[in-house]
Amino acid sequence: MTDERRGDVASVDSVLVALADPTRRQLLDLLAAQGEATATTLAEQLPVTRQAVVKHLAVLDAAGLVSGGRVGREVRYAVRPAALDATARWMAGLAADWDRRLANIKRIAEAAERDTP
Amino acid sequence: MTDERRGDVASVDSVLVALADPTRRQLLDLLAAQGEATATTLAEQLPVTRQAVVKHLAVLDAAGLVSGGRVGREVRYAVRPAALDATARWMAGLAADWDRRLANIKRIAEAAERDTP
DNA sequence: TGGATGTGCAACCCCAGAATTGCACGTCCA
DNA sequence: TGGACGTGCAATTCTGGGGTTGCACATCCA
Repeated sequence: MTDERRGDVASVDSVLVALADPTRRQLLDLLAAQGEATATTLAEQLPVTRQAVVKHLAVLDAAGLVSGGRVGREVRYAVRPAALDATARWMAGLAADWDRRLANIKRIAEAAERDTP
Repeated sequence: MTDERRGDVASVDSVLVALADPTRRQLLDLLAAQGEATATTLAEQLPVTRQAVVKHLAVLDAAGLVSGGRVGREVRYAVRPAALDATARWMAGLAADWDRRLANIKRIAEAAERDTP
């Protein structure tokens, strides 16, 4: 986690970087399927060490994609949809913007073609 | 480009990896703003070499985010919204799925609490 | 034709980050 | 209380990818 308050929607950048790694996406899948899980439990279901899982969870936490809470001697993590949803909206908006621009350029090109046939 | 046909929507993985790099996102912004551009032109607007831009464009092309066409001695690239849009939908679906699961888990937890008050 | 301009290819450097190992510290419970 | 279990921290290794340089090849145009 960075210095931002817990619960804030992290930047799009950190979410994209977090999602770019296949092991982290697998972790998210496992967490989504099980609701809650510890780093030790998750490591047993993956071909990596617990320490690797811990580091990945830290990245996911910094991106706001998961959050962990201590229960006794163990730390249970769960998935947080908000950051993912925000990034999805960002991407959809970007795609729409590209579409707009492309349509505009096409329109201008056709107008120019009419002027010089 | 890989061996997939031009125009195919590449896998979500390649799109996420492509978008994870800030320089590549900048390239996409420039391309979207200018409609069409060559690697040489783009390199002049960024603090990196043309070769670096070429490699980034190759990654973006493999992800289906841009496409390049030869015009005389130059290669002009343009943005392709389809892959981005598809990935946005994938993310939105995933976020919805997480929401569903979390709601379900909460429901079960409350039911269990009612049984043992 | 020859120079200017734009691409393509190959070798190389460098470092962030993915992963491991080893050990110390806190927590539960028989 | 002591052992088992879970976590935290630090040092280390090593590969992939971002970036560069240098040169060869293709294309335009005066």
